[in-house]
Amino acid sequence: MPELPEVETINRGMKKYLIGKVISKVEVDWFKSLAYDQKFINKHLINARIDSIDRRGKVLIISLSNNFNLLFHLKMTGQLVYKSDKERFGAGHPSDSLINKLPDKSTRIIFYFNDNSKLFFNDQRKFGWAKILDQESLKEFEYLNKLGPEPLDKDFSLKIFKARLDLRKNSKIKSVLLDQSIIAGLGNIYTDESLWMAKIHPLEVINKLSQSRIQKLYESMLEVLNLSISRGGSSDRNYIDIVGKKGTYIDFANVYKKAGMPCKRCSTNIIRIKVASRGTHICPKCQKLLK
DNA sequence: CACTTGACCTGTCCGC
DNA sequence: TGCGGACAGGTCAAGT
Repeated sequence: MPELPEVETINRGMKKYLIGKVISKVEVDWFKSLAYDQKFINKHLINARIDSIDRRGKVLIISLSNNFNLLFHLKMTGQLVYKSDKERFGAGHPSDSLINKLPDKSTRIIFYFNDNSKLFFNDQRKFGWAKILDQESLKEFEYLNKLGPEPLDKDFSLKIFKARLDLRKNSKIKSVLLDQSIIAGLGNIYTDESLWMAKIHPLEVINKLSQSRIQKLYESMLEVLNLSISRGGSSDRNYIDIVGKKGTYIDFANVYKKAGMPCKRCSTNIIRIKVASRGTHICPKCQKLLK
C-alpha cells in the first residue's frame, strides 16, 4: 500500500497519539512481522517510552527512551491503527466499524500501552515488517542507507532532481521513479499521476527528455505528493490512517485505475499497460513516446 | 548494466 | 455456486 503520502499521514497521526506512551505488552501473531524471540521483544520494548516518531521514505521510525528504535514498513497492505479505551468511537462514526472490530484476522502485532490504549499492526498479505534496532544497527540498516533523497525536503531542488535522474539516464523513467535509491517515497500510484501531469510516457528513456519536461515532472511530482498528503493519502483498497480513516486522494486521481475513462485534458480514453511488470495507467494521446 | 521474473502472502473480482 | 486466473499500494534475489 502506502507510498510517501500514506506513510506521512500515519507519521503525523502517530505523533499526535503516541508520543509519550509507554509500552506495557507486545503480542505477535505472525512471527515474520516482528521476527525476534519474545524475550528479546520484551527486553527492549516493555517499559520503553515513545520519544519521537519520523518517516524516511516509506519507513516509519519510532525512537524509544531506551535508545532502541521500532521501525515499520507497511509494504502493500500494512496498517497501523490506534485504539484508545477511553475514546470509543460511537456508532455512525466512519471509523466505528473498522476500529471497534480490532483485532481482526489480519492483525499481526498488538502493542499495548500503560494507559490501556493499543496500537495494531494489521497486514493482510504479511509482506510488511517491524524491526527493533539499537542506534548502531539503525545506522547500519541497509534499507535506509540506500534510500535516495526525500522529494518534499526543502533542499530537494530541481537541480538535485535532475542529478538523481542522471544516475540512470539510459533507463526508462517509470522504473527510475519507482527506484527508492534514486528518490525515496514514490510508488505505483504517484508515478503514474506525476507522469500524466507532466505528459511523459512511462517508458520514455530519461536521456531523451528535454530540460523543460524534467522541470515539469519535478513540479508535477511535488504537486501530486502535496495534494495527496493534504487529502490524507489514497485509499485504493485497504489503506487507513492511525484512527481508521480513509484517504480521499483517489478522488483526485487523473489516471490511476481510470482505464476506459476519458482523459481530463483531451478526452481520449485512459489505457492500462504494463511497465516494469506493474499495472500502469496513461493517456495514449497526452503521453506519447518521443521519436 | 538494464530489465524481467518469481517469491513473499491473502483476498477480491471477473468470466465461464 | 464453483473454479481458475488476473490482479493488488513493495521489495528482494536470481536469471537473462
